Amino acid sequence: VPESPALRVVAVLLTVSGGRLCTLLRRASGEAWALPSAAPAPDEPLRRCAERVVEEQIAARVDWLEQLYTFGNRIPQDPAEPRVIEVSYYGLVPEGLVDTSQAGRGIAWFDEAGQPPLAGDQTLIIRRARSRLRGKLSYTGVGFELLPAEFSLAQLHRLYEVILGKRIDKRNFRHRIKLLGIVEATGSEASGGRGRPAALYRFSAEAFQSLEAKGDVLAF
Amino acid sequence: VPESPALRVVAVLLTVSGGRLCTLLRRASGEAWALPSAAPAPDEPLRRCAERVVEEQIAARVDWLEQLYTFGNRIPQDPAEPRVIEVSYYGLVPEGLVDTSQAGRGIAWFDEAGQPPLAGDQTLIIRRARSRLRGKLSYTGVGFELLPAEFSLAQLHRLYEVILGKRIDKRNFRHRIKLLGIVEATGSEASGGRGRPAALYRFSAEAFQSLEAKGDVLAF
DNA sequence: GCAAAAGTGTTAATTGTACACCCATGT
DNA sequence: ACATGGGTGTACAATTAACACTTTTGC
Repeated sequence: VPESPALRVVAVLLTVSGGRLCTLLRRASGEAWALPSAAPAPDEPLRRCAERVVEEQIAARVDWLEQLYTFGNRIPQDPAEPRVIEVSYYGLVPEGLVDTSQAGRGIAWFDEAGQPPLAGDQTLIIRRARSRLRGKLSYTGVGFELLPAEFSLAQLHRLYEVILGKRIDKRNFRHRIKLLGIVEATGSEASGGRGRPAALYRFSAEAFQSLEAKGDVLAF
Repeated sequence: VPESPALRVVAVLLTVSGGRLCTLLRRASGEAWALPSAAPAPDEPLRRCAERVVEEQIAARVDWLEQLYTFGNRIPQDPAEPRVIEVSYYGLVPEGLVDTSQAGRGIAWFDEAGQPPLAGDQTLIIRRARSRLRGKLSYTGVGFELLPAEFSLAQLHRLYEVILGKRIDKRNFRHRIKLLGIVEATGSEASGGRGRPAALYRFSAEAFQSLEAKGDVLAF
């Protein structure tokens, strides 16, 4: 009788940092990097397990987490080993919200180019997460999950350019966002930067919802 | 030590029949209806298992099958029973390609209203499959998977109306389809119907691909 | 000849796209 | 005063949306 397959819940955390879309990896055994993951407890819903992986292994909370895909194609060479089914979730994190600096934490952000070699399906999982985010960016409000609660329109603009990988005209972008009415000015301004201080906005989930109902969309 | 969870691969087959989007169910134990499903063999990729479910339990082949979602939230009341993780796939079938008529086959199509009560997450799985299809219809060529190799533009038109659940202007629809150039006339005509016979077309996958690359889309 | 379904163009409204300069701050 | 990044409007092109009648067949 074959053993039943081992189940793993894998978390792909994404952020935009330094103008690049990055993935969070964790130092696993020895030298190797890996996506954070865990086996769910027998009575633990998959999604809650994904949240737990993020809390325990990254010491962060994500506001947004969604199931990505289930991978189960890798059959182990050694037939004694049970096959691993990986249920993946992807989460979005504003830049700087995960503390990677502390020595010994063993976690770090990697952009696509700088990514170390990963075992099994993990490179595939990351590729799929990035492509899903790209897809969702234009017809949902996910982009805002990658920003802090208050942000400037310039930040939002850069975010869209980075994820979609193309230039978007600044004026058209701002017109669209304002026309849709999905952000509201907070009244405060960013301080400290080099140039003119930016007005800060917050995302209006209610306004976004009513747009979704109408089928309006922020395609660029 | 808790038992590891049981894995099931579940298939949601969809078709458009009689102006409604329908799901294929199978008579399971006794009176109850259920989605076709099976446990994957230890060395069997999940997708292949889904194909096997369709072949063995429905005696059909589907040209199009895609992973839908993995459900694992239902914790059994009896803690001795292992939890079931359901990896679902959804497939599209042209009307009439599955033979449900033979006595004793125990399979039948159900539209959303006529659906019998189903155990566990199955109603949820079906809802998700329908909504995914709706979402994909506008930016991919999946709609054509629900039609036979040769079809009329009127059939295609009705298909879009049924799945999206709204009227689409006939002339605008036909203009768009012809403008995009994703169908080519076969030269033959439908026979037998009541009114004027319809010209038949086939889907041009090549033309569709080149549109996808440009980001053009058949949104209605 | 009539019912039933297929087929066909034009116009107005909306939406998307291209484009260049001034403004407020830190150094 | 200059370098840096933030902020603003308009005109043209492209796309979408609204709209009614003719054609071909089976009965």
